[in-house]
Amino acid sequence: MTNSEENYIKEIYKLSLINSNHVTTNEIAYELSTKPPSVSDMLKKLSKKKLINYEKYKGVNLTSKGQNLAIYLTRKHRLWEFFLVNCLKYNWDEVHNIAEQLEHVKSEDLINRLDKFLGFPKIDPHGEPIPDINGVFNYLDSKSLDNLGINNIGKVVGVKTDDTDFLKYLDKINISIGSKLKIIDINKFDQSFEIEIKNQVRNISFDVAKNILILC
Amino acid sequence: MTNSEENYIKEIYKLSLINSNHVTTNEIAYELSTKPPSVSDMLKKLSKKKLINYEKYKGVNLTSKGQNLAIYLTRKHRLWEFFLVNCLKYNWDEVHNIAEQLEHVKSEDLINRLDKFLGFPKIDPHGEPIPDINGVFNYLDSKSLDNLGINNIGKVVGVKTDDTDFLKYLDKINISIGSKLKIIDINKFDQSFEIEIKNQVRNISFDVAKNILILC
DNA sequence: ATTAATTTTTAGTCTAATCTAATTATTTTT
DNA sequence: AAAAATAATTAGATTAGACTAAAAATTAAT
Ligand SMILES: [Mn+2]
Ligand SMILES: [Mn+2]
Ligand SMILES: [Mn+2]
Ligand SMILES: [Mn+2]
Repeated sequence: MTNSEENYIKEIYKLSLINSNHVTTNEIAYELSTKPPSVSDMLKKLSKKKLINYEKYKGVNLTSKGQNLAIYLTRKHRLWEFFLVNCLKYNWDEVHNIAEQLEHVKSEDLINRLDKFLGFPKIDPHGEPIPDINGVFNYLDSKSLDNLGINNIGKVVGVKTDDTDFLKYLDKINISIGSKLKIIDINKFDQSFEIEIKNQVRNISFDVAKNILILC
Repeated sequence: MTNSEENYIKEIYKLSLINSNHVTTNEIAYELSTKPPSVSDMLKKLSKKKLINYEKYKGVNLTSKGQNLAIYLTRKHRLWEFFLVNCLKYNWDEVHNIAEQLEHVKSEDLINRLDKFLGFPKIDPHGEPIPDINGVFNYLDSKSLDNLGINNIGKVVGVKTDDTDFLKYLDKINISIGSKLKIIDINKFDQSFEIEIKNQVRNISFDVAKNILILC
C-alpha cells in the first residue's frame, strides 16, 4: 500500500458517505487536487487489488475489504489528531495536515499502543468518532445546524470538515465543541443563520451552518 | 526533500563519523541496501542541492548545510524513539524501524512540541545524544568495550547500532544501559571477551564488544 | 432523435527512484 | 610499468504517480 493508494481509499470512503455509495472520477480528482486521468489510472489499480468495485464510466464504491481499510486509516488519522491536540497542545485547526502524514506510518502495533496510551478515546478533536481496534464506532445522533429551526436550542458536538480556515473562523466567533447556541432567525434571502452564543448574537452563512453538528 | 534524499543524507552523516569524512559510493549502497548506480544518481542530485561535496570517483562528504540537515533528522529520529520507548512502552530493540518512518514527517513545529512534551530528553533509548532545537548535543566520554583491558570496570552507557538482532541478544545476556561490567579475560585467538555482569561470567564476540559503549 | 455538453478514459510524456549490464577510472599486484 | 582487480559511472529499462491533449462514452438539451 502506497500513501497515494491510501489517500484515494480514504477519499472514496468519505465521498461515499455523502453520495450514498456512488463516487465519481471528477469528485475524487477535485477533492484530492489531482486530475481525472490520474484518478482513472488509480481506480484500475485499486480495482485490481479488490479494494473497490469499478466499472468504466459507472463510478465506484468500496468493497468490504476497501471499507475496512478506510476505517482503519480513519482510526489512525483521528488517533493522531487526538494525540496532537491532547498531548502536544495543538489547536484543533492545526492538526489535520500533520495527521495526514502520520496516518501513513505502517505499524498496526504502533496504533494500538497509541490508542492505549491516549486512554482509548472515542471522539477526535473535531467531534468525529474514532473507530476502535475492531473498526467499531458510533456517530452521535446529531444534525447539522442548517436542519434546525427558529428558537431551537442545541449543543455543538462536532464539525464536518477540519479545514483550517473553517476552524479558525469558528474560533474567532467563539464556537467550539460543547458550545450551546440558539437559532434566533433565518434569513430567507441567503439562508444565513442568526444565532445566539454565549449571550452574543452572530450571523453565520448557510455554508458554515451546514458544517456544524448539533445535538438538541 | 524526499524521504529517500533524507535517508541518504542521514547515512552519509553516519558513515562520515566513522570514516573521518570520506564516504564512498559502495559503502552507502551497502548500508542502504541499494545498488551503486542508484547511489551515483542520488549523489548528483544532492550535490546540485549543495548538501554534499561530490567529485566523481572521489567520494563524498556533507556540506555544512547537509550536516545541519543530518543533525536535524537525527534529532527527529531519536526523539521519536524516546517517545516510543517512554510513552508507548516499546522495548529498545523494537523502535528503530518505526522511527525510520516517523522521522520523515515534515513539521518542525511538531518536533519541537514533541521535545517539550517529552521533557527535552538528552539521551535516546540506545544511549545516543539527542540534538536540541539548535542542533547542539554532547557525546559522553565513553569508549567501545573492545578498547578496555583485563580487569577494567565500567558501566554500559550506550550502543553503536540499534539493529534489532543485536539488541535482542543484549537483552538475552542481560546487558542494558546502566549495567556494570568487568573484563575478566580476552581470548587471544578470536578477540572475544570474557566479562562479568551481575555476578555472571559471559563470553561475547569482538563484534558485539565493538558496539557497546562503556564509561569507566 | 439528433445535437450539444459533460464526464471519463486512453495515449503519450515526465520525474523520482530503482535496477542490470556495459563502460570507464582508480587502485593494487605482479 | 603493465596487467589485473576493484570501484564508480553511464546507458538504458522499469515502476509509480502525475500531467496534457485527444478520443470515446454518457447525459442533457433542443
Ligand atoms: Mn483530519
Ligand atoms: Mn493522507
Ligand atoms: Mn534508530
Ligand atoms: Mn528514514
